[in-house]
Amino acid sequence: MNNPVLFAKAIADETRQKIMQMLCCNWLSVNDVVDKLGGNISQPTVSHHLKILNEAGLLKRRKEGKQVYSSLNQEAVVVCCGQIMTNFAPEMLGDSKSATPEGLIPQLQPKP
Amino acid sequence: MNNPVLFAKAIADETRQKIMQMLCCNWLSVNDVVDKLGGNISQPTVSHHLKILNEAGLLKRRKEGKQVYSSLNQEAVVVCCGQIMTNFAPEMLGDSKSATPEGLIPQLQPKP
DNA sequence: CGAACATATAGATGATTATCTATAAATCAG
DNA sequence: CTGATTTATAGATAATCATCTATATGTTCG
Repeated sequence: MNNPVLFAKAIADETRQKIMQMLCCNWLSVNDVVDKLGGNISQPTVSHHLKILNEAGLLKRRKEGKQVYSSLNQEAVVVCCGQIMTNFAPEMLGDSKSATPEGLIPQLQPKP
Repeated sequence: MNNPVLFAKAIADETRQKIMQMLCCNWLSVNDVVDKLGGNISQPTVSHHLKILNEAGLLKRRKEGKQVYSSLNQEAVVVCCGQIMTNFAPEMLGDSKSATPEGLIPQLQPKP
């Protein structure tokens, strides 16, 4: 699947966005996430959501003993948003075709 | 529904992203979009997709006689992406909490 | 008015998906 | 090795959703 669609599907869920929030500047184990979700969501469901986020390239993961820690890949978020803005807001960006944060985003200009 | 989730759901579909591409710097009628999609998608389905995009605030629309013309609201795309980056990539942005393009995005910095 | 055209709505259907329970697989403590 | 703990997988189910056909609504023109 094409990347902007994959990214959008990955973040198009309330629970997954909550999880992303938790993992934003933190490394948490799967059970940490389950606990932080407050008993509303089962461990297998959390595992499933983490898999979807991971397959979209949005997580950094590291196994440590029994636990698997995850953290949000913030750079991937910026790159995907950059791609979306390149595709769907070209008139609001500079002339660069790049989707990298360095190339794309600083050239943003207010609509004339 | 909360805005970043609504936005993500709206763009989380291949056909809708194709439609967004078409409407990106153009005003097209519903039937124009149907035609440009090459006979793969029926008029009611296109109407449905346009409704979803519109309800997410991503379209500008204007009725002109029998036809309803739509164009992509590029600024809304940038604002929504800015919101997503504020939520999910705070370490890659400056200190501003604003989600507006002017306030948020020019302060993007590469990860140290 | 009535026909033709453009769009929207209603209802049905098949596919995807979010969630659960049960269980397997992997790792560690004793 | 055994039992406890952590995560992943399998299978089921209900909800959501993309799509279609049929039809209604709205608009223009003769």
